[in-house]
Amino acid sequence: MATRTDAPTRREQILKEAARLFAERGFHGVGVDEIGAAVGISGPGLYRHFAGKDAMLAELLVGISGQLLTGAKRRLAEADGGPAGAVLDSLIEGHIDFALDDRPLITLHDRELDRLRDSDRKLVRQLQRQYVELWVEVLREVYPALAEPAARSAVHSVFGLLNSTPHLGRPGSLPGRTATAELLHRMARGAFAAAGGDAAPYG
Amino acid sequence: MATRTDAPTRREQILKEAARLFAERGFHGVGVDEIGAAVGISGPGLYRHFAGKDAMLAELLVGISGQLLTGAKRRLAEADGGPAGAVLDSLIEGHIDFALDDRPLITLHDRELDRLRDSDRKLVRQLQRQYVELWVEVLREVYPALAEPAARSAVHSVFGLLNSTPHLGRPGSLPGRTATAELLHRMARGAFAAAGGDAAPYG
DNA sequence: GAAATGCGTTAACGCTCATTAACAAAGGTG
DNA sequence: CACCTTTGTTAATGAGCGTTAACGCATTTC
Repeated sequence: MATRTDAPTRREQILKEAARLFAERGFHGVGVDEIGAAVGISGPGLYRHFAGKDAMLAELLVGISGQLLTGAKRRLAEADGGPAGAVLDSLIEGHIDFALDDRPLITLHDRELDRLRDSDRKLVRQLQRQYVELWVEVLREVYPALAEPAARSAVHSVFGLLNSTPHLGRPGSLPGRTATAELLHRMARGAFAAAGGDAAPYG
Repeated sequence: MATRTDAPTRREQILKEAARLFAERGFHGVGVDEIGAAVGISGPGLYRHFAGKDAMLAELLVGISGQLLTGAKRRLAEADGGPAGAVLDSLIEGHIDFALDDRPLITLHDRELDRLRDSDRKLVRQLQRQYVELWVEVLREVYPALAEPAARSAVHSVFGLLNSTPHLGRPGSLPGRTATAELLHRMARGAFAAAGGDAAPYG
């Protein structure tokens, strides 16, 4: 992977701050002046970099969905041929990394989708659907007894579990990133196993 | 339980429709005229029943949190003395019922909290905290090896899992309410078991 | 060195939208 | 019947906010 050492461009600064603010107070709850102030320029100055407020949200949401899907495809290709369980583990790991590193984006992802123009929304939904289907296929390889509708529900539910990171308190009240990632991973596996039919008795 | 047979009061109609609309398009995305139209009156007519738009949201959110907490306390009292696993099952069942029956409220619950006046927000957060702590205590009874921070994270994550119902598609694409409830219940148990230290191997 | 371009600024416009004012009709109550 | 309360209505108000206009100033480019 190529690590960038150059300074972030102004566009990137804006997107990052906009994501944070949108996640904190919602798309409608944030004014362009605020976004501008967060990067040290005035509200209307943003229009040199984006067509409008909507455009920022669109770029963020399309970017998120695309990034998730691309990462998943890569992991699938890398681990192909290996045991299906390992592929599922890899998918889980990737999603957790994203959820822990980009909490604001995770929040936006299922909160502000409706605010998009039709075409953008369709694109995002399509990317999301592909991402889900990819998980469903891997999951059903691991648990062949699982019917497709149940598998899809299970995948959505595990996304809910993994995307709970924004509710986990600020990073500091957490037992450390590694421990949190491991806990989430174990829980996701446990949830899938239970959905797949394995007994999960108490005690 | 007393089942009401009388017609819903106008206040209740308004709250129900407001909840649905807020969940669909967000607090700021819905106008008072729309809420009014949904119950057959005009926008300003709402002010005969509520002090303002904010008041509707506040009453909804406080109501949700209170309802969840009250229900959990009742279940705890009913099942007290029995095995801790059964109490946990009862809590899960209650939360699932709520998540499946009142999807819009579940959505609002963690989406629009910041829009509240300080006092209301504090109240809601306090109710939420009590609800979480109640789960944490029961969970640690079932899995004594689980440290408190991990238990709290696990509870939040399972809430994420159970609250994923709004993403599960309209009731119709689902394999039926009962089956969905059972699936969610099994997954929640499996996730807790995995968090608690039980092995959850693949295959 | 002049012109174009990139990146800001502040002021003004226009629209949306919550809220309030002013008024009306129905129904109970003395 | 007269009166008050309840529950509406439509019109007006006023604030907030996204967007555009008009302008300034480095920096690059020919």
